Amino acid sequence: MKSLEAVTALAALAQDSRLAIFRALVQSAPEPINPGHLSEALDIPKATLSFHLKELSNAGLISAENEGRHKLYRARLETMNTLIDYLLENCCQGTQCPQPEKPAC
Amino acid sequence: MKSLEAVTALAALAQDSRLAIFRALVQSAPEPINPGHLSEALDIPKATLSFHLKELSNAGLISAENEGRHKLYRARLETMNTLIDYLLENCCQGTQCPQPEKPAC
DNA sequence: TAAATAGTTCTATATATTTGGAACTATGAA
DNA sequence: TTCATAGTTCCAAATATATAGAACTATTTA
Repeated sequence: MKSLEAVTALAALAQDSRLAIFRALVQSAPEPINPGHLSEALDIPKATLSFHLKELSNAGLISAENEGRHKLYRARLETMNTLIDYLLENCCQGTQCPQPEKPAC
Repeated sequence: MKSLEAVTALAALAQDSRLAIFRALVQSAPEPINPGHLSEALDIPKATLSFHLKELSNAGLISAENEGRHKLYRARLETMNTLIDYLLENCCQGTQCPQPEKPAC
């Protein structure tokens, strides 16, 4: 992963509505959620939601699939795991970390 | 962890210089690095660096200690681990994830 | 076909962030 | 003391981001 990709992903997550959207998709994974449901559940106007979904898609954190007039959004957990690896790359000079190992997803 | 804390931490990391600073501190952990070294190594003017270090400190991602006229900065890995837990909380409805488990730090 | 529904794009406004020179503070060295 | 060094704070300009109404596109239902 390159720095620009990581910054893009982190910036996508660094906003209240988008963080809520992403976490909702993580929790429902691998089941998708459509914009209508997210708009209602999170109380975000649809134009605003659409903007945020695009940001998350651009960052590779979610994917979209068309199903008739609905759209299905899913969390892309691989990207999240790649990001975490990048953030903690070669942590503690490669020696034993002072933190207990934690499972990601 | 609350949404606001997570957004603050993510926003702190969502910037090129700050991401580089944080990763350098993660890699040197638990050894600290001082601003002078970071300024030179990453080629960031000291006023700009100071601004970024403050953002990372505010977010709880790094800590500072005074040593004479130097300052010692360290990564706070606990915060990073808490953030990761928050992002992936209750992933996949608590069932087996499709991703292999990855160690955080 | 016409009407309803789901989502996206367009747009202008409002808000927040990044930048780095210059001035400032505090410590250590001569 | 006086000078040098390490860092921080102040500031104003440049840049980027978030917001949501209205208009648009595409699909389903009547």
